[in-house]
Amino acid sequence: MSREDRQLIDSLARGFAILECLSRARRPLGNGEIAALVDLPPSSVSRLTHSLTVLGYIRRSPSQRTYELTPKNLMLGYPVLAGMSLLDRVRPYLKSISEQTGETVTLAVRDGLYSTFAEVVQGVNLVAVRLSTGARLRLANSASGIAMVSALPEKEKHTVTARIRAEITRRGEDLAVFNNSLEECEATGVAIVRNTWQKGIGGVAIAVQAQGELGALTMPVATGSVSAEVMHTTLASTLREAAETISPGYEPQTG
Amino acid sequence: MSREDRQLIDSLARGFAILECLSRARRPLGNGEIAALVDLPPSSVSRLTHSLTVLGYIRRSPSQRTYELTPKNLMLGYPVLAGMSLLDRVRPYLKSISEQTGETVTLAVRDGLYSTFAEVVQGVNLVAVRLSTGARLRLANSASGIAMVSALPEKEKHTVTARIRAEITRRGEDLAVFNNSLEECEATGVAIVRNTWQKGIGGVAIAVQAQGELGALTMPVATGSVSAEVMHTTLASTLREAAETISPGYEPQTG
DNA sequence: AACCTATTTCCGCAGAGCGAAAAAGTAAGA
DNA sequence: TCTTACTTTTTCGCTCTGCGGAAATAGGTT
Repeated sequence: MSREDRQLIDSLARGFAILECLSRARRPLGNGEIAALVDLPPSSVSRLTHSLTVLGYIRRSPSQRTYELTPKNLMLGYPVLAGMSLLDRVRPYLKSISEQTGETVTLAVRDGLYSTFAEVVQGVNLVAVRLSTGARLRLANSASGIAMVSALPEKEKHTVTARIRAEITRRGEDLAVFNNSLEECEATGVAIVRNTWQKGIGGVAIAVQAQGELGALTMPVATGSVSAEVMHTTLASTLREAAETISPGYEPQTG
Repeated sequence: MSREDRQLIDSLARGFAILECLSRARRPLGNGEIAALVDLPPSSVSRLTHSLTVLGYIRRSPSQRTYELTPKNLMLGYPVLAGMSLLDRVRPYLKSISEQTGETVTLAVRDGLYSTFAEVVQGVNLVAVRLSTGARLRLANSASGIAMVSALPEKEKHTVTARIRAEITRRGEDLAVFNNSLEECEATGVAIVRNTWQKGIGGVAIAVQAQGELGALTMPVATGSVSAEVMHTTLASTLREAAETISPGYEPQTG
């Protein structure tokens, strides 16, 4: 966080740094671990975790002396979900596609340079990807991200792709992956990535829009059992059909 | 918030007061509205909303000069949902009960003196209650709350009911409603309330447990079209059957 | 252009929050 | 049981962060 912004309240940022640290962790964390991960002194972390506990956003297991997020955190997401008309429109399709394919099917929405999953219908296939509402990926390397970027109005697309490319460059990653995926999506209407954000996982996604809201109908798949060919053919077709009904007249092919 | 706690970081609490204010609002709010609702000076609110915007948790519509929560808020709920074994176990039942009844079916979990909805399968009935993940009700007057309270271990139940009764008393509400509902739930295993937290809405709920996690399988219903008798008979039976499978050998009747 | 309202920025100031150090808590090993 | 090592919490001196009133700016209406 930049110290140039005199109006940014530092202690608020610190509190959120801790919440975000816990949201990325695979298990509850102790104060010392949090302190190391967010690079703050242990006494400061102790006070911050105490405050977050009093406020109800984290709870502590006294026996383990570790902290984890509470269900209260779901509360802040409620109005986001409740107010999302697109979600109501897309929900039946999430269900039917998942039943038809056995795969996990999701609606993702854009959130700055991230793609956040708003609703997830868990697939019943043995190797269907396990995912939950609130999971978040970078636009840069996720199928949902690329699908949404390709569907932005030209002006905004230009701005957003520039920011994405700057981020990729800053991280020392390969620009060609993003560029190729975006190009292919613009040609076919469907974004497909494999093993970009996690080994063994890929995604097929198509942009959908309703009432001014843009999202991506997405199927995350296990690349070990779902071939690139199936992604490009069967799954892509399934998504195209659904998108055609969800956003009639909306032409996702802008390439 | 109590000023006796010297270790509570005030500006953190202020930030969350604003987020919670926005989570309760039915529409985006301007700075002045927020300032009035959280009882802070407008200049303080301006700086807080600016900070929350930079951190990504709210966004501003420049034309309306109003703020609303972003999808990033879903991120903090992700590990709560992803780590919930009970949810995986209950999910198929949410689906099948909703298909069978046409009603909205949910899994609620306890969160202090609140019941928070972790997953919601939206019903297709014309008057099925609309609800989303993250919705939150008081234990005191919700079916899910009462079901969970009745299933707590004796010692904890005693503590929690005392806190609930103190809250009810402090708010000047009628203790008899809570007492009667809890008593009935302990006798029948199913908690039923009508029009307690919102006119026109009621709930039927039963406690479920798996791997040490306690929750409530819940059906919120429109009281204008679903009679008390149907709640007590058909819906209650449906929930009992499901609970018997979800938590085999777990005896919710402790009365 | 004038007026009104809402919001943001500025800035003096004091106390809120910082972090190092001390104190307390906890677990493991002898 | 005692000792040691490690983790966490609390204390407290200090400074600079965040506060809020006032001034400036922004935006809409007449």
